[in-house]
This record gives sequence, structure tokens and C-alpha cells, in this order.
Amino acid sequence: MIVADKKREQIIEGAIKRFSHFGIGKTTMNDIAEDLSVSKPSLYYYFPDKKSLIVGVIEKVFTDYFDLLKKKYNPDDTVENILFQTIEIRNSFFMKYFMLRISEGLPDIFNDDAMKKKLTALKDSEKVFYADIFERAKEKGEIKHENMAHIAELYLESLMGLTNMCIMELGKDLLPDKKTVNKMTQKQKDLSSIFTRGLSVNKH
Amino acid sequence: MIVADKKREQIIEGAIKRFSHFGIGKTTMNDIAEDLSVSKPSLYYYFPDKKSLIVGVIEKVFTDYFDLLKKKYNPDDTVENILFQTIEIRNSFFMKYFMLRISEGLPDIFNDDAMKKKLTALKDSEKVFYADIFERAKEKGEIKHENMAHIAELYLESLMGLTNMCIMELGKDLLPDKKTVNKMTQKQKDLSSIFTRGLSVNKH
DNA sequence: ACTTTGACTAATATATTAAAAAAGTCAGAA
DNA sequence: TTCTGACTTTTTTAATATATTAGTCAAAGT
Repeated sequence: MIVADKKREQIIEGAIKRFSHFGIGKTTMNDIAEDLSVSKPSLYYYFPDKKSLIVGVIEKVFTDYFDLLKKKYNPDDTVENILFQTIEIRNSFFMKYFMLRISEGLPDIFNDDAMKKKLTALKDSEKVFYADIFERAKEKGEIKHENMAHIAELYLESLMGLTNMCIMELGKDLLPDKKTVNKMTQKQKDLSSIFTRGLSVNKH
Repeated sequence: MIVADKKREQIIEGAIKRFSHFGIGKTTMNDIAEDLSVSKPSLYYYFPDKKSLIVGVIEKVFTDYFDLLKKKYNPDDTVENILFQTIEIRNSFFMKYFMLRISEGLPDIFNDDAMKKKLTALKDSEKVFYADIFERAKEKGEIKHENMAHIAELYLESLMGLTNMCIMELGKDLLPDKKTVNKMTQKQKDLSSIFTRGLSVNKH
């Protein structure tokens, strides 16, 4: 069992390398198999189809993301600083795995029902993480609001919205450069500062 | 001259009807000409090509939008209320002219250089409008910040980002229904409240 | 001169099909 | 239980013919 899981992980990691470099659409099961020096049926022994492998990849990336978020999370810090920290982590993953978003060539993998469900679940996990941040800040008396789940959703959607706006400014499928990401990060931090101040209890 | 301009306006209004109902890509110059009971070359007498007509349409819609914004703008109101008001207007236009965004079939009209330039100019006008709102609120002592142009840009991008997030939740090119827009409007208002509070001078 | 048009051409999109590539399967070997 | 070579099926791409649509022009109406 443990050996089997290890092989599964290896396949996922091989897939991640290809996906994050060439995009999901431009990566074939053969590519991945060749990279790992195994045959294609071996891949299909661990994953029933390509979609499952993609789901596995996405799960892995999100798990790594959440793990790092939790690892770097310091409850004693101010909300603002915690949010700054999460923004940095979020954007580093965003850049590293940007190509995962590019699915050109594939028949709308992100419109697939199972995929949508998975992504929704993962996004919900992220919302819960942010809700916890705000909830603790509330308990510490830093901020004040009736519904922190609601606030977390609003904050996260605003943040992601800003991200999209910054990416849209680039050409269609151009990779975001460091400069663009820095600008984006700054905007996200500015918004976070105003946002937390808008929820704060004390006079500024 | 005035007669010529009037005809131009009529063509634009005819085009708007078609565009906002079927989208730019699914509307032919013939369609527009037939609607107005004129020949196609008549259209080309007033507009050198389809692209110019589209630009004319977009200019007209933005002009109407800005006119209504200015008309409903009450400087004596609180920033928050002014923002609420602009959100309502913004979203009413967003819904009414949603199909203008759909350019399927056309060879990337929004990637065209002249079009990009025009859209950037119009978006900048909107930024200026919002900057003025924040600037006046600052003069009134409601809010405080060094760079109001910067704040306006951040606010507007967050707002537009939220819009995109809400629209993405729907299927690809599905038209946004009333319920979705209401939800979106509520989120925008919630963000605006927190945002203005985050810039406010006084203790809450 | 200013505006309009029927009849045209040129460019573009769509539909059709053939070829290539990739997904996915299976009997059997290690 | 894990893996593979050889296979089938499905999907994508490329090529080409067809149909639509953008755009032009000489000439006519106002």
C-alpha cells in the first residue's frame, strides 16, 4: 500500500513538472510516462483516466499550499501581517503553477462536473482558512463583525478579483512576469490594509 | 453636418440594439443596414469599417453611463452613499449591455490595438470620476489618504474584480440573471462600506 | 457637392473530410 | 500485484471546399 501510494505520488510529481511547464493541454500521457521511464498502461494502473491524474495534481498543489499557509501562520501576529504573509504565499503558488490554468487544447476540463466540484471544495477550504484568520482576530478584539465567514468570502473574492484584473492587463495567455506580480501583490496588500482597518475596533 | 451626425447616431443606436441582443460577433453589417432600411454602402459612408462602428457604439454607451453617473451624483451625500449609487448605475449598465462583451466569432476585436487604446481611455475616465468622488470626500474631511487617484484605482479594480468573480460562477457565456446581479451588487456594497470605513477619519 | 445604392470583389468563417495524434484497453509477462 | 507491447477508439489537427460577411466602386438620386 505504501509503495503503491509512493508510486502514485511520483506520477503526480512528474505530471506537475510537465503541466506547470507546458500546460495541461500540451502534455500527453505518453510525455509523462516517458519522463518517468514507465509505460502508459502503468499510469492507467494508478489513475483511471487523465482527468483523475489532473485532479490528483490539483489536490497535491492545494495541499502543499495549505500546508505552507499553516506552517507560516502565526496567530500572535496582527491580522494585517497575517494577511500580508498569506498574500505572499498565495502569489508564489500562483506564479509557480500558473500554467495549470492554461488548458488550451483540452475539451474544457474546467467545465467538467467532477472537476468543478473538486475546485469548489478546495476553494471552500481556502475560505475556511481565511474565515479562521478573521475569527481569531475577532476573538483577540482586533476586528469586529457579525459574520466572519461572509467577510472572509468577500475578502478572498476581492483578492482573487484583483488578481484576475492584473492578469487581464497582460496579453491573453502571456505569462505574468515578476514586475506584474509585484504590482499585483502591492495592490492586494493595500486592499488588505484598508479592509482590516475597515473592520477594526479601535480608533486609528 | 447636423443631419449627418444625426444619421450617424441613428446607425449607432441601431447597432446597439443588435449588438446588445445578439452580441457583436453575431451581428452583420447587413443586419444593421436592414434594420434601418438602408443599404450597406450607406453604413460605410458614415463608418469606414465595422470596427469604427463598434468603437462608436462603445463610446456612446460609456457617454450615456457617465452622463447618468454625473446626473445622479450628489456631492452633499456621504461617500458610502455616493458609491452605493454608482454601483447601482454601474450594474444596470453592466446588465443592459452585457452582450457587448460577447464577441465570439470575431477575430479578437478586443485585442485590436485601436480598440485597446479606446477602452483604456474610457476606463481611465471612469477612474478619474471615482478619484473625484474620493477627493471631494477627503476635502469634506470624511476620509483620509495621500493618493486618492491610487485609492480610486484600487477601489475600482476591486469592484470590477468582484464583478468578474460573480460572472465566472455562472457557466461560460450564460447571461447573468437578476438574482446573480443582486448578489454581486450586495458584495460590492459590502466591500464599499468596509473600504470607506477603512479610509475614514473618525472613530467608528 | 452630399448621400445613397445595386452589383461587385476580397477576406473570413464555417462545414466537410482525411490524416495524425492522443486517450484509453487488454491479454499476458515479470 | 505491478507492469508492458501491441492494439482500438476517440479526439485533435490539417487541408480543402463552400458559404458568409466585410468592404469597394461606379453610377444614380437628392
